Amino acid sequence: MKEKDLRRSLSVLPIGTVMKLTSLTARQIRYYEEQGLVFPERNDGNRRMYSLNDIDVILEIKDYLDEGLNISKIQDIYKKRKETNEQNGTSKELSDQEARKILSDELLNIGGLNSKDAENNSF
DNA sequence: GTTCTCACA
DNA sequence: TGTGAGAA
Repeated sequence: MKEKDLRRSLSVLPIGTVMKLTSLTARQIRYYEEQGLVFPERNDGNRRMYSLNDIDVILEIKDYLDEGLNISKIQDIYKKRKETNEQNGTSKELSDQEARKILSDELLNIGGLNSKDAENNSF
């Protein structure tokens, strides 16, 4: 389903929508971008346009924050996740399950949570 | 009305 | 991280 993946990567959401969807302030959302956690496009004017993909990432960031991680650690996690993605030469795209596996693994490493806890979403 | 940047507490 | 100022 690449079509779906493309669609979810289309940045069409203004920060206001993201705020509602993530329950975060514009300040935080912009800050996370500054920290290289999300990469919104800058289409019209100078406005950030977020994709559904970004929403997902931000939601995950929020989750990590809830686990008591700081931005620096989250940056590290995402960096590692990206590396793992590229490292998988067999398939260009990693399945959602794989990505979540990696994330959960990271959570286990620092939070010491149960795998079952790490797998479910907060939403 | 909404978002942007910069700066200060 | 919140908030306010000034501009687009």
